[in-house]
Amino acid sequence: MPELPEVETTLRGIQPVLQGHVIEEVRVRNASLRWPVPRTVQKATGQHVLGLTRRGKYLLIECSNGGLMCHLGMSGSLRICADGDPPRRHDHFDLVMDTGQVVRFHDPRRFGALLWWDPPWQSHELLRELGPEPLSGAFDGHHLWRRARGLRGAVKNFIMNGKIVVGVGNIYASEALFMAGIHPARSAGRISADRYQGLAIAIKDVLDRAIRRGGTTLRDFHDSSGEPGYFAQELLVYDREGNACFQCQAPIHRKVIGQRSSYYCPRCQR
DNA sequence: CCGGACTCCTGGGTGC
DNA sequence: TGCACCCAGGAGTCCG
Repeated sequence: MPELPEVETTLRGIQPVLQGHVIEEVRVRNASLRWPVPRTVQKATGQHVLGLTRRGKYLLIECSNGGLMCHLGMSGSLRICADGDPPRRHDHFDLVMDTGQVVRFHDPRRFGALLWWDPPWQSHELLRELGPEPLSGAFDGHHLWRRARGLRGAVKNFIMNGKIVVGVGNIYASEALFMAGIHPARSAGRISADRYQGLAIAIKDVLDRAIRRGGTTLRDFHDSSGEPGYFAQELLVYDREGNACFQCQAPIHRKVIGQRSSYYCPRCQR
């Protein structure tokens, strides 16, 4: 479920509960997530949380001796609750704070993760080779154009590849490509520098607006307070197969690219 | 190196 | 109601 805006929304929600407080207990109810939750996560016990960072779709909870790394996968969410609130089905771990507040991880599909990193987090093998943050100055059209030289795969897969740029998932890839007028199946290496400039701007714009709306709730995304995100109302193509393009009225198409549904306007996107 | 297929899971929706 | 089937917001891994 969650792409960059949903992870960022989650981070902002749990930040005040964690930052500056002590993790009293890391209570793992079900360690069988994407990777088995390692015993090393107990290094967080008794530690002050210095701050929270997001790197792509990974949430980093920084302590003085390292930190926790959490990924929400397809169906994960973090909710704030009180110690003593009975866990529901699929509530796999809790971060119990000294304040009595709890950050609780819920994930039916268990594609999410909880890991420990030793400092510096930048050298963790899951993070080391990640591309730039899309909302940073390090990301622009020139970066995309340069990295696309010689590539023949679909541009949609290209921008969803975390080694190229992080945080762009299936929804926002479709949206940004529509905004830039680029067909999702076009070869990444056969797009001009100018069009990549437009695509980079579209990616920044759609992610920024989605964050301001609290993310996209299609089925089950909820923020740390249990609130849905409101960006679904602003989606231009995603999940709109057969509906009229807002620009030209032609029906929106759906096509599977890289084993994922892609939505686009066959007239506006080339 | 690149690209595509497969994989890990559960649950919701649909059609018969 | 039951059941089979399809689909789902991620992304590491493997294979050609």
